[in-house]
Amino acid sequence: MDIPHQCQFCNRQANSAFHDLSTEGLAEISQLKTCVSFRKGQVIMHEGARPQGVYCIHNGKVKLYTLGTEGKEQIIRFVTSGDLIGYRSILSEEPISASATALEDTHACYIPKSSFFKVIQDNPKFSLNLLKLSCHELGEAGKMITSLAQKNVKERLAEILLILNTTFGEDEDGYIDINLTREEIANMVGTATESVIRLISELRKEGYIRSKGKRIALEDRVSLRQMAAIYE
Amino acid sequence: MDIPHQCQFCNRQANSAFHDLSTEGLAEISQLKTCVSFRKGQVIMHEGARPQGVYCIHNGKVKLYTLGTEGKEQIIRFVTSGDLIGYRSILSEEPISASATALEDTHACYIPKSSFFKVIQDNPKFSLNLLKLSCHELGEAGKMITSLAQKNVKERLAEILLILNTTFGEDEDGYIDINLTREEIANMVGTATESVIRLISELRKEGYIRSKGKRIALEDRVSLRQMAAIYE
DNA sequence: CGATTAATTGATACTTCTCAAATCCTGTGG
DNA sequence: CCACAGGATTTGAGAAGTATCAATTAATCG
Repeated sequence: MDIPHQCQFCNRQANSAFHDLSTEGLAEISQLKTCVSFRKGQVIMHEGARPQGVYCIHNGKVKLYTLGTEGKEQIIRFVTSGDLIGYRSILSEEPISASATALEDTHACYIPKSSFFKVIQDNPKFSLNLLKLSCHELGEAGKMITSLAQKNVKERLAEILLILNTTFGEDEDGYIDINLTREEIANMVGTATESVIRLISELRKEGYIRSKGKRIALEDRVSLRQMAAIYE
Repeated sequence: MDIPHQCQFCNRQANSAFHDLSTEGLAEISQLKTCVSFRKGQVIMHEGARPQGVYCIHNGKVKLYTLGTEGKEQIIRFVTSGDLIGYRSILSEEPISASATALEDTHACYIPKSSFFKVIQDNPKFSLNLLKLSCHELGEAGKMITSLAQKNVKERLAEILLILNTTFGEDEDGYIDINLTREEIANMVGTATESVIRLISELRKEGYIRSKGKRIALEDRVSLRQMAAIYE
């Protein structure tokens, strides 16, 4: 996988917080960034650490999670092309609140802290984009809190499946294009692995989804949305 | 309650995102802001609305909550002196994600959207503070997600009581200085009112807290922290 | 002082978790 | 290419945790 050395030629830019950075700003980042790769399963950032820079994901899929009691993972969200990792910690001047692990081979650009701050200072628009981004994520987190607190496991599972479908899209056979173990799904929904398994099979029997091994495809989005009580 | 017309003389400033705004910036806000009051129980912002400005709380206490299925409140967090309401929505250009209701009589300054943006544009430092603030809250939200997903009700209750104690402090008798109904506590913990009542009485019998009517005082913080699995 | 709302307690039902056992996959080395 | 080891998935049974409903008592407000 080749990542352009010049950010201005990177097609991921359009989806990223960098999308309306000046040419000078992009050139500046280009000079200071480094390209890095992570293998499937490799830890990119460790909860509690103090990062010295941010990663901009070029391609690949990454999970962000905190470790709860007894070391159980709670997946907070996913990160993919164009997304940033580590900016929250750097900006709030706090240790990293969530670990990041690659779900598949991932390529990214590493931008050192100092350069990141320089770009923020020199580009009010970029700074505003980051602000917009973090505020958006804050809203998403609020929704997740309400779901966890008020919905039952089946409703939350339906919701997560819909979210996964929008985040990762579908492959040619209509399956959600992400490879997660049942345990990882459980760690998102906030339940036991066995419960997820039982409910997935229930949803299958009821005709809302179909599945083949790990792969899951949504069959009846409308009903799933209704079940998850998403009225948007 | 008198709020200074000049923000530079407002003693709430030190705790707020405005804390290192330039004198000119503060003067600018002073000109454009309006003072408003809310009675206990009054709704300040309504979920789904598009706010035309932000409120800076001068004194009083406010709950932020979303309405889940069947109209049940989920309290996301509390807002008090020096905190802002509505900035998330304005910055992310999305409808308000959480309603705000005054828990006691509250005085605030209203800053129209346009002025707010002008101050952001003219004061990179303020913009950076907001960024810092939203990133911090994002971390807090992540913690809440993990708690809800992994801890049982008693552990979450212990956690919430500790949070309330730090957020609102104690009155002269050591009781947490906030007046919440058992239902509101339940709406934070994400459980039924009766469960909260039972567990509060359990914690009392075990000597971790004492209570008098609605009022609750922490007696054994160390054990509560252990129970809530907070190791910070 | 009523009238209303909030808090408490008990009994029961339901949801979800945990543990254990069986089956299915997947990648690896022969 | 096959067999096998180790992990992942599935299923069942029983236990634990919570919610719900109903009835009672306490607190609060005009």
